[in-house]
Amino acid sequence: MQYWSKTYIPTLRESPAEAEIESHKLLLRAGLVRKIGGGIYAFLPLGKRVLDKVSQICREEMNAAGAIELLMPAVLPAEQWKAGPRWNAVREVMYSVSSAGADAKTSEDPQYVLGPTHEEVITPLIGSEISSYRDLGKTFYQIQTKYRNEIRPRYGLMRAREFIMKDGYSFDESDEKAEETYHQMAAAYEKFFARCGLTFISVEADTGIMGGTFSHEFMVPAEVGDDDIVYCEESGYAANVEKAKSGILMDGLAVEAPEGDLVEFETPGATTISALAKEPYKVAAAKQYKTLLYVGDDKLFAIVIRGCDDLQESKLGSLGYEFVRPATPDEIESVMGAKPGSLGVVNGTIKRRDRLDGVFADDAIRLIGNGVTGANKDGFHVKNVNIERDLDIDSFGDFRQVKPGEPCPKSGKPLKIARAIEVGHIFKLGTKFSESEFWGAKFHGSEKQIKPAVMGCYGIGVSRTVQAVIEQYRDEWGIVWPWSVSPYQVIITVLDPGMEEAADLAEKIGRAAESEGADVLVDDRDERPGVKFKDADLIGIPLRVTIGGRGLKEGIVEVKWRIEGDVRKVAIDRVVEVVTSSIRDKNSS
RNA sequence: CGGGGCGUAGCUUAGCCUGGUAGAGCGCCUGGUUUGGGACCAGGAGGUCGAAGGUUCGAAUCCUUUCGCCCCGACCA
Repeated sequence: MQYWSKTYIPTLRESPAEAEIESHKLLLRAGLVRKIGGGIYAFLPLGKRVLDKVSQICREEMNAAGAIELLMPAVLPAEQWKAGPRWNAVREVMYSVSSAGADAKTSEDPQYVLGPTHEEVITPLIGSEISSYRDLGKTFYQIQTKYRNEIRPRYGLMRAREFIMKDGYSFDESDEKAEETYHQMAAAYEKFFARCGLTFISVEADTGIMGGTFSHEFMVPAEVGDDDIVYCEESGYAANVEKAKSGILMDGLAVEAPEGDLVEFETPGATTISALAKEPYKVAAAKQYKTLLYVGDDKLFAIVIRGCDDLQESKLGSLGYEFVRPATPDEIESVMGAKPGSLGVVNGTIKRRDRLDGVFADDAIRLIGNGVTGANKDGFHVKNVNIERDLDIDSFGDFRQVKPGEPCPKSGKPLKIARAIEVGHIFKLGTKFSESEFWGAKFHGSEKQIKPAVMGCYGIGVSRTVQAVIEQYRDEWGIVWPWSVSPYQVIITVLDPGMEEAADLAEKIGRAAESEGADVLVDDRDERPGVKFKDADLIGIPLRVTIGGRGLKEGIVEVKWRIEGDVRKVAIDRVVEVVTSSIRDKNSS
């Protein structure tokens, strides 16, 4: 039982200017966190309690799924990362640390880094321990502060430079077992987010720099989310837009026969899809082949998509390059022979085809027959272009971004798109890390051969989850905590704290509530009732018991749920029972 | 890193354009009156106007530089 006067809950009537979105404002107003620097926050006592609740639920679900908790350091030797498979890709998000002294390394060549995640640490750690397949089938996890030099921290805890994450790593002897573990973890994640009260959806996701074979993200739908998810209510299909496919190709491929030979025509000044779609050319965007040039690991390659489509850059990851960036106009002209706006991949028109590492086309261009594309000659395009006959394409793939309303690849019904907050992400990693020759995790298999462990990794943004809950549970008055993660379940608002009878009753009710497992906050401040009610609503405690001098005279106290408007008057001799049974109901549901 | 915006008391802000000794509300302290949804009266404390440099008799205000923060884009739990 905590007394408000003894703890520290600095509520604010107005929102600090630094906060833009509601959940961030409430984090500050309810006295849960304070900003220390950009993307760096201190958890005040109330915020720490929520963090602990969420962490504890996470711990329980991880343990229930058979995972084992450990704790790794956050300060890590840079050497270990340099030996890993993704040093170049991750170093820009890592903070470097150098020890003081004459031989301290510069940030160009750091001696230590702060851990943004721990594959590079746990793989050699476990790898050096495990030598037999009999020791595999283990999943380790930790709940720890992570450091990422976010390019742009924002929205409070939503994207912070320092944040709390549950990260887990599984080691299995075979692909099948790894997949089983993956599904177990996915199930544990569902339980965890459900227990936090969140409405969420799990979606197929891009693996990004993590690599690996497949992955799912756990998304909380919210206007303020950073991600777009594509989903179909009919079939249950759901994917991050970075990964999502649509069923437009089910409509069929182009069947038009070539209408005639290729014809080059003059298009002075028309260097965009929309310019060609207008007079005098009138070529629909869906009939144009759009050619984009990218550089992957210093090699140029071309991507061809429909004029009406947008490239989804994440999908370029399937091409196997480590770094991908758009080519510069100079690079483009030197290889293609024309500036952007007149590019195409018609046979024989590319100036230096030998310098193109590849020409990749989106599957959807198969819907185009007798289309138009650039002639690789500034101010000229070509018409009657047909894929089989005319285009110099190495391979096809899925590179376009899905648009809302397109058919679901499973049901054919229109796809929807929504913003969401990513609160969890699980990956089946495979052997990307474990097969490292420097520090992999290899073991003796049952058939005497040495094999790398098949890994998975599983992340939950714990501090982000706290904010996602607020984003989902709030009203015009403040936070409306779900029972499970509320910093306190019961608040006893004592309107006349100086009155001995009131104070005694508060203690009696509080003790009874605690004995049922609830956390109790007693507002014993010498404040006016209005202030106390406003604060109780703001910090969002689910169950409020109000003890006032007026009620005591009538022999009653009031019981009110935060989510409801109704106040229940309860006789003093029944209040303990009412409160304890309410708590029992909540705890058992 | 590109584009935009903002830095004035613990919080919200006025003043800046058109230079002339910094103002309010909330919060805080003291006293009093109050006491069921952010009370009222009286008194009080609290500001190197983000920092540095410049222009000027004089700079919160004009100029330059710099730092910090927020928002939009690419990145992520």
